[in-house]
Amino acid sequence: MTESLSMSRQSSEALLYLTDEQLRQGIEAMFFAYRGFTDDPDRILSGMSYGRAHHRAIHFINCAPGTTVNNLLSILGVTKQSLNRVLRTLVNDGLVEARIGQKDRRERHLFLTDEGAQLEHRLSGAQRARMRAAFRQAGPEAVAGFRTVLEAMMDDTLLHHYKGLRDYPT
Amino acid sequence: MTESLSMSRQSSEALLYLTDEQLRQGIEAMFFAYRGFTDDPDRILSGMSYGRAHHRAIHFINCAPGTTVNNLLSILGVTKQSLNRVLRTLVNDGLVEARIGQKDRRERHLFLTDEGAQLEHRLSGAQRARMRAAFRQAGPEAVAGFRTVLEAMMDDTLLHHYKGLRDYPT
DNA sequence: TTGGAAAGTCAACAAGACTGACATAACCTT
DNA sequence: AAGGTTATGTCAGTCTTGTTGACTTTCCAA
Repeated sequence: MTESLSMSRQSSEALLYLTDEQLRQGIEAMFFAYRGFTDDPDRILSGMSYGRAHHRAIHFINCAPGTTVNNLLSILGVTKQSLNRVLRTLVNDGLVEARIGQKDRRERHLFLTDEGAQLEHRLSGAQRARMRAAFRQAGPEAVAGFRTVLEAMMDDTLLHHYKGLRDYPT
Repeated sequence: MTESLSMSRQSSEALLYLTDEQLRQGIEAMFFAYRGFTDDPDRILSGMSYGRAHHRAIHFINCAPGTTVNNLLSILGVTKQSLNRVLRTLVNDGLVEARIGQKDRRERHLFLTDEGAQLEHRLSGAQRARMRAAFRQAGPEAVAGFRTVLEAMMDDTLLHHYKGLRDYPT
């Protein structure tokens, strides 16, 4: 009964999933899921004198060790003043090391110290645990769809950063 | 060296999509996609004296007209003082109407004015356009997977809000 | 009827984004 | 060698949006 009904709806409407109501649900799913996504690291960081900005910096330095300040800037999409405030505290606290470039001595190449790597691991561990649970619960096909939609939602610039961080099998 | 190491890890794990690398990509996909997701409304709002917080309030008042401040509070997950600042400007500017409750005179029931509904439409129009393009590009199966994963990523509390806003066919 | 709980408001503060101006050092082209 | 550009760092000030604390009004139950 319900099956035939949903069948007829699907066949009568070519693109059922593109109604405004479906789109609204997609929008709200993004809103709520992003909250869940950032919750765990935020909770860990709230104890220390760090915030989400520090987490982001640590995450991408970990992904791309030796990256320059400028590169990090374009990935994070913030101003250098904003990033610098964060980076300064991380360097002062001994979580990040900024080495002067060999080839171009104007550049600073960023690395996590052991202590920085430890914090990164705690933060991403919490986030990965949630992601892993969600992926496991949803199944491989859903995960593939999840990534396809998310990539389609990015700007080309963002997509470029996303794909550029590592080689990424399409 | 590193290659053979990662290969051995891949072959030893039955669930390929749950490797740390796959999870990391999921995390970054969320980060970049959320940026794309909020970009358009942010750009529209940056001209006015409003921000993302106003957008969120307007969105959920539109979804659930007559909602109380308290209810909105628990949906948005901020303090009442924080929401109140936003709400005050919206009421003063004539975008939102706050009617004193008939039954309980402590409560304020929130509605969009015509002008508020107009702004809501501009904002959600931009967001829906991007979502629609992404959905269309990704295809129906991917969209289903996208939503499945996002729902699995929410806290139960958030999921409750998400599902509670309207009846939502599982 | 009185005291506690709940809804909402006002004030002050902090994090983290922004702009603008400026400094320094290193690179690069002429 | 000189001058312009690039990469980075810094100071000052503003804006949005989150926080806590203190307060009023209203409701409800002992």
